[in-house]
Amino acid sequence: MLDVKYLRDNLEAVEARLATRGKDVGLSSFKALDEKRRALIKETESLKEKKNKVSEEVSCLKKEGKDAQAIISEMQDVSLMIKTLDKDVIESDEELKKLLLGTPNLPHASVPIGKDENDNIVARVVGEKPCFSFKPKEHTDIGESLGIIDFERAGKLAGARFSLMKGAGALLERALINFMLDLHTREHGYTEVLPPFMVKSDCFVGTGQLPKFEDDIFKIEGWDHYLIPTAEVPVTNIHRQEILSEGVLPIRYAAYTPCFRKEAGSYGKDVKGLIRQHQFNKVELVKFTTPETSYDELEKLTLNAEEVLKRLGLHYRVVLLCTGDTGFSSAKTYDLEVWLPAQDRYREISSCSNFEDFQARRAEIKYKPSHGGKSRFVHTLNGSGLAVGRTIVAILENFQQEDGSVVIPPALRPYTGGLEKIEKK
RNA sequence: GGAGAGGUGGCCGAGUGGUCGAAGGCAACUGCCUGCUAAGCAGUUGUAGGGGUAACUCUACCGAGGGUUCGAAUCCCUCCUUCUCCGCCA
Repeated sequence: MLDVKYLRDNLEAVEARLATRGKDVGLSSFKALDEKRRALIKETESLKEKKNKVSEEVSCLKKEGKDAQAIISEMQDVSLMIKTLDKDVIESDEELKKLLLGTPNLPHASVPIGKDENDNIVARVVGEKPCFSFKPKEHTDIGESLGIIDFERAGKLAGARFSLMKGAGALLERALINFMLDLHTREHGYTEVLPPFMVKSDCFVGTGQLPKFEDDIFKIEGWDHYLIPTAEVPVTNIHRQEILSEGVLPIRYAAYTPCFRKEAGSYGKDVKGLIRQHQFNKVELVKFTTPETSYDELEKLTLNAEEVLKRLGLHYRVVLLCTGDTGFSSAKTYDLEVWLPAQDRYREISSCSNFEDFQARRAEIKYKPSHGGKSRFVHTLNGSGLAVGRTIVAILENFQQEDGSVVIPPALRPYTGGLEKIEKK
């Protein structure tokens, strides 16, 4: 959510900057709404002032044993007026809030202007594409022929866009989760958290999935809960409506969770395989920082996520998203894209963003500066470190052998009980 | 799921309809005093939103949301949450 005062003072500049996201931001009604709201507040508050003063008078009169009936009946009318005006204030408050909650974040000055993913900028390329003496197979073929992924039975259980991992496949998934968590907690200074996988709607408003993107997430019938589409939601909201002391910042959390997404509107896209699922595992990194340090922390967070790919020996590139491709809540986003030889292309495997105070304002997360002064909103950041299912895709495709087996990256072997290779039985 | 007891400012804790934004204590800060890592005295110390160049001023907030009333931290209703006991389970 953007700051109302800032918006009031810089409306044109904000509209121009948001326009670079390529969608109509619809702030045209802001000025009138804001003015209406303030006028209503002024009106009710002066009536309330009167009410308070007269109530005191009543109290005095009664103490003196005098009759107060005349002003009491006058106040009955005033109270009624206040009641109706209060409703108007609440209504215009809500209208304004609705507008603000539906307005995306301002892209940071360093974000390139562009329309879609074609305008993104490759920040760096790490490693090299592997060479194959044979035609590399897709992960679906590899997984099925090794008997470690069963899409057919997954379909029987849950339908399309679900998977059933078996044997070494399930082991690989578990090994990756543990490997990633250990790396981030032991070497990168993150604290592991294991949050609820379904949380209340307030949390989703806090991080920006609601009210605008309700169609993308699963609601629990009869409850106020939704299944989390990413650990970002519960983990960022850990400190919702809190005032932290500056000394505890930056806070770094790493969380493994499954993620649940409807993937509405992606019919026909990535229908096969592990790339796009209704349920997938992810290790997420979340940070709370001061405004002054958040962009340094974004660079570090991105490097922390990259380290997973480096240790696994996977070739990837880092892409700075342009204004048109940057997510609703984010001010700046780097995507990590891993190389998939069978698809002959790079695929997103992590997305690392700085939300500045956009989420903090929605979720009311503040900190008290060490050297005194008013409390300020923290900056929140997060990034996948990494999406586990897509990491399996990358491992299967990049480390497949001509005989159909797949070599497990050495960094992962402590987590697979020493298993070095997945072979057909 | 059943029964009961609570939720007040940074913390402890008073307050059952009328100067209560809230006694008292603790903690913190400021000044004075004091020759010694202390004590004493005085003062300050919440958040949000209006109005004003500003000093300042107004409004709201005692778990959340409604209601009663001229007036509510105080009365009524709903919900959330914490604790204790019982039941049930992993």
